[in-house]
Amino acid sequence: MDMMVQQYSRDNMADLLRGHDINPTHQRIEIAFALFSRQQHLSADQIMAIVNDRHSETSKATVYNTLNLFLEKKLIREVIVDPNKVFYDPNTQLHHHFYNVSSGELTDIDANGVTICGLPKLPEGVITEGVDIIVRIRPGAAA
Amino acid sequence: MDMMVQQYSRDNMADLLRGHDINPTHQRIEIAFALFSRQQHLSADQIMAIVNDRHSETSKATVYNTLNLFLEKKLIREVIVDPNKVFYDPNTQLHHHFYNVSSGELTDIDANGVTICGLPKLPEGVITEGVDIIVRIRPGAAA
DNA sequence: CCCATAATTAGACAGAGTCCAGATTTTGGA
DNA sequence: TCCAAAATCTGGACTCTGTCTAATTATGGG
Repeated sequence: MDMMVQQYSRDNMADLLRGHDINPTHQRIEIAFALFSRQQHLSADQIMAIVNDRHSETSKATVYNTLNLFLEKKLIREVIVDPNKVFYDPNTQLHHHFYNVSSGELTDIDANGVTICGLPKLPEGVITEGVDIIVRIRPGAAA
Repeated sequence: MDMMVQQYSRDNMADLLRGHDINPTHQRIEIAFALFSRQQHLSADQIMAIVNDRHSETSKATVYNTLNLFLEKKLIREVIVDPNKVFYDPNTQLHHHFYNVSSGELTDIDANGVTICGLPKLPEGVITEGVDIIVRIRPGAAA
């Protein structure tokens, strides 16, 4: 499990990828490392900038392909709060988000201790894929 | 208040708009009518298709300008769940959503009776703009 | 009726993300 | 080791959503 990983390095990225049935290639390791070593919510273009800052070049197509592969294999999660771009989140534990609408900043809310009461029954023939709470915040007078 | 409106017609759209400090023009009335008469979640391109289906032509720029104006004046609300497009929601009452990730269908969840417990305190210097719950669902074996 | 202002328009533009066909790398036999 | 097949990566064209701009067209008060 992810919890066993003390410190994220390029070395244990390969194992992490293999553990999710993903063939660890150079580019995939770099992209995974960008996300996991920072533990931040990053957009595709931020990831591309990080990965291409150092030596190896990674194309836009590969960045998107890789992120979609990671999503499919449930290695990461996407957060949809900004109409302009998707954020990718290395934290797949159940959690929610504060979203600062004026700065665009995303902050995790641990789901431990958060409960939702009174949700209606699901429509027929569907199952829940996930429940997201997004608390939209903006700078303002503190009480 | 909106509750007074028994049936949405182009006629009462003008009053609705004026009530929100919006000058009622032809295009604005058509766009408001498209949303309110259907009480559905529509994307900008769906709205443009509806409005241009009948006689009058409305440009893309006007559709977007108008929707953004409606948002600003709090006549409608935006729902961000699909990475590709924003949905506009004529229901500004507090409510949440089911989002069918395979069909893209959005369904309202009345916020009455729904409570969230255990959310952490807000960070310093910010205020809440809104709290959204999105229940992502997809077709699947019913229990 | 006239004019200032508000609103609308077409089309160019920008940015996110996808697609494709060719090049490159990796892999596993023999 | 060598080779062919499979997997991966790439640039660039493309689509789509949404914005911008400069010019045109309503609109309403005097």
